[in-house]
Amino acid sequence: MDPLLRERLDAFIDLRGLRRTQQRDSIATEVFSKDEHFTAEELFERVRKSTSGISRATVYRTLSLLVEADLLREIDLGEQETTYDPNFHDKPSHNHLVCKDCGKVIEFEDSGIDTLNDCVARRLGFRPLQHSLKIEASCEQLRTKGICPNLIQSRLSGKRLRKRR
Amino acid sequence: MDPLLRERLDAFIDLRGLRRTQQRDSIATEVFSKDEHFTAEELFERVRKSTSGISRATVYRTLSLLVEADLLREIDLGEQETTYDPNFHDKPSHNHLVCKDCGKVIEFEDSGIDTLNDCVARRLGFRPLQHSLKIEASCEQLRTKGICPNLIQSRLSGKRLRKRR
DNA sequence: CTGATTGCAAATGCTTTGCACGCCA
DNA sequence: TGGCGTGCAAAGCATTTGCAATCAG
Repeated sequence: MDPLLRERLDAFIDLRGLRRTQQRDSIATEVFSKDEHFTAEELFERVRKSTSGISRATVYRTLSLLVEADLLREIDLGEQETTYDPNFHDKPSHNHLVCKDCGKVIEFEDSGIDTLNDCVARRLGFRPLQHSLKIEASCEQLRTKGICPNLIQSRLSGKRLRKRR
Repeated sequence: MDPLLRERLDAFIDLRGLRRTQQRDSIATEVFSKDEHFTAEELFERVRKSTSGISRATVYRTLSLLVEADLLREIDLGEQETTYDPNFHDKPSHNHLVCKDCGKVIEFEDSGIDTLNDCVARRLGFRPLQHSLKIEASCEQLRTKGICPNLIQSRLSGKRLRKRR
């Protein structure tokens, strides 16, 4: 876990008069061990493998904690389960593009978007704090060549495609 | 209900071989009778007042139908209940700004944002289909003058503020 | 010590579903 | 008439919570 993240977490814990526990430590470590998005249940499975005896409830409670500390962010990918994104520390204002062909999620940063959001918000009389932008798109290669590299990739990696409501 | 909307709904019903029922009619009429966002439960209450004997299940089923027909859109305002936005027919690519001081939601359109999203998506090798942008912000007037016109307005109208997770 | 934290299981709350009846086409 | 649509209540599911035991500071 990035020392800067650890520091921020420690600061938050001190600020709120909370306590450092083995469970919180294991969970936080697992959360930031990959840059992949995950659900509470997925994280619970990961945590359970590395450390035994951590309950689902504690995973949920710790996730809320990390979100409140602004170290972790809930994002909306259109699923019913809440999805968490651990990459906002590295890329504080990144956006998401979701391919509707394969469900693949691509993160990207764009200073133009940041600037525009800032302007729009101010014009409306507000001070922007943060934004979330999701672009849904179809794969251009799949459309023109009939081949979607992401589709193949997602099949190979066995990822589930997005659920429909 | 806007005749254009009615037409689109009828077309969808025909296309899918569905049936026109009194319940679907009442619910669709209620959905598009205001431009306000709403939850399934809120709509159920509204429908129940205008027409008797419509069940919650039918409200849920009809909402899914309208979403599939792309006449209605689910939006993420950070609540746990799904929020529906009936205004995408009039403003196909509008965005949302949410004031964290009063919870007020402002809809706005911006062609600059549309263009930028389009460019970004194409640069990444995709064909953009739709986007959702939410800007969270604080009220500039509240910050500088200590008065938030929206806050007062929302108090007067008795609107509930946003729930915290 | 003392209050924060945890695990467990029960409870919650939104949404979906199975089934029998009713109604559109 | 043939199914699609509906109402009702039960079920599903993700998430939260009450409580007693445990642990950090």
